[in-house]
Amino acid sequence: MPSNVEQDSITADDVAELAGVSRWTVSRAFKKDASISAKSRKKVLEAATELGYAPDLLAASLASDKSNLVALLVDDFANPHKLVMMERLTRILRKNGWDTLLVNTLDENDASAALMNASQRRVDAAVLIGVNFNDQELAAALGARRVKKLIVFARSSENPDTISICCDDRSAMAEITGHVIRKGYRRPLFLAGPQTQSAHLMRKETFVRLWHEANGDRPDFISVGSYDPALAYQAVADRLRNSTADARPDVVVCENDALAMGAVDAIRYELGLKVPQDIAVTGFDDVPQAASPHYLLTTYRQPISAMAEGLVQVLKGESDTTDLCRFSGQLIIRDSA
Amino acid sequence: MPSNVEQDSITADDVAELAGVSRWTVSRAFKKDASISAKSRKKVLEAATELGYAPDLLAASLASDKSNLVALLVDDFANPHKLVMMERLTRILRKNGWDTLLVNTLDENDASAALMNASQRRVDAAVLIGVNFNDQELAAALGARRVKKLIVFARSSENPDTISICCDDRSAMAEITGHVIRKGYRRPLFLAGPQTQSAHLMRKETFVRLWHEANGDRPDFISVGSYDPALAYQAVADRLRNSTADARPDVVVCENDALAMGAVDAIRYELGLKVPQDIAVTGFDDVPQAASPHYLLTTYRQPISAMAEGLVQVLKGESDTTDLCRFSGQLIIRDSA
DNA sequence: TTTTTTGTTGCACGCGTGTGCAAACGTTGC
DNA sequence: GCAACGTTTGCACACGCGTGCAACAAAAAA
Repeated sequence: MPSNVEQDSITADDVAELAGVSRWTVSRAFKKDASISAKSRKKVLEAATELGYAPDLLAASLASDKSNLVALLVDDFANPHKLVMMERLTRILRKNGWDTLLVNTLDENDASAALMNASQRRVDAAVLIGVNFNDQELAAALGARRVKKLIVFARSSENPDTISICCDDRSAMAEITGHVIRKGYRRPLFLAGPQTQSAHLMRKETFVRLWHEANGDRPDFISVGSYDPALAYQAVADRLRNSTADARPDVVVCENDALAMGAVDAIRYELGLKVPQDIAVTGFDDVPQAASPHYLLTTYRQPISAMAEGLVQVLKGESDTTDLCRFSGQLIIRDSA
Repeated sequence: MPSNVEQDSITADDVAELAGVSRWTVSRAFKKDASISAKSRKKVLEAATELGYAPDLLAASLASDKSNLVALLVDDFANPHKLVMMERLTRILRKNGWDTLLVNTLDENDASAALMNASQRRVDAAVLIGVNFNDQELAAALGARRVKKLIVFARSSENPDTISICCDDRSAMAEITGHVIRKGYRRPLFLAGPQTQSAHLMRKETFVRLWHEANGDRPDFISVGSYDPALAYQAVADRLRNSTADARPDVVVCENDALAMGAVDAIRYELGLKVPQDIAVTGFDDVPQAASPHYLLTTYRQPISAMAEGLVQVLKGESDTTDLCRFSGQLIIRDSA
């Protein structure tokens, strides 16, 4: 009965006493590759199990200056692909010993406040998987030693101080462009996301350039303020509502699936046209919904898991950081184009 | 040039020296409602700004036994509603001073390992927004003082030790049921999610009961292993593929939108039938996609933001914990039923 | 002016762990 | 049996800040 007497959290000292060793030996027992005999470790671990002890990660972080914490900054919750990325990243990070701090930067136009916040938790790295990140501010944050490592995930960055882990956008768009050309489409419209950020995706530019090289003309494009299917829907509807059949595009190439889904819906429900017969659509990311019979998007699947493993390498400091922007994914051809 | 000399992180001591006060006064300057004169606080804050100082939350947590950290346990990343919940929760928590630890429990069939993990970070609370949570294990985790507070969000729990913040499922389903009945549907099929958890939603039971009270018969139902549109698609397709027109249901009442979207797609693309003319569909959650012209789901919107504010009250300890399961949302009537 | 009250500040101690070093231990080879 | 070596263990110190209390100053009351 009195066994449960307001027992303050058990510490390594308690385990040490029970195991008959010093507190530091307890510490070693929980550390891989530590200098400790198998016998001692076994004793300690048994005592720890008996007491229900687990090392305090806060104290460990404070003492070691290594938190095993990664901040994930997200500002783009309308894009279903974020759910996929979060799932993969948290899973793979956790498997490798890192916990994830999810930071919503939706309300600030800069990520610096969020970075500051993360730095106060001594995160080992901040991973950006959003849109509204200003390279200058990021650099400033890094310069002030706010965070040890700044990683831009699934997006390239021109900033030399930030590490970027992403697909080779050029070859990815080349695959899409090639497919669009092979399919015989002649009047593409590019649907892009936010254009104001210095770290924005280069897919539009790449597509325009590749198309120009192949066909001589420069495709038209429109852009929306965020990767939100609803915004894409409006933009496409507004753009195409009054265009005649022979003036309208025959394919809408979208920066990602979030936009592509809005585009498909607009074409179908706002314009009453068929995809792909009247207007084809391509996406990027291969979100789960893209495979639904309703969309059947032709899209490009990034190797998120491999990229996440690359992130782990970076965190471990075992990375050359050179090939991190050369991941290559896979063109997924479905019915939409 | 030598200004950037390997400057180890500035601490409160540095600020204290520059401001000409003691370290503890610095500490007070950053604490609301602390006993400190306006003059001192100003001096300290200016010095802090000049040095770029920000309190170390790790050390603060260790010293105060309050981390301002909340663990968010998620095991259900196929459900787009999770994205909404994460956005709202992180936003509102952050606004109130809490950071969010995102824990993916997808790989374990129990949440206890994740809870253990969170407890090692001394989280102030663990918030569950998933499915596969076993009440017994949760209770055990609580009993072992693993986490201070265990909160089940948007889901009711029978466990007396866990705090549940959710809609009044009974009245919510009553609204949906009423709508379905008023619309004149006669042969409902309930599409439910996982049924094995002790903390699962009571929507199926509630619907069946209410329908039985009103019509005398007990509706049929099927269930799928997770809230995944693709699984719902398969389940509905398999169930209805060989049923004759007069034997098939005229409305599919779904436990949430994730399932409803799969149901709509199956009805349209697998069975070639029309929604709602041949078979109507209702959902729950009002995910963003539910409003798209493709689905136009009749559904029920939970007051997520208000519930998140309720969570903040719980964290602050300012809650009666009685009305936390009595939030009421709003029936959203669209074309699908 | 003296006393009381109120407001403000400084300090010893603790939070639970990691690091680097030195001492103790055990082993091998001659 | 001794030296030399590798392995294992203990320890002082540090990590950066909060709590509670005591000391202090300033303002209000006597």
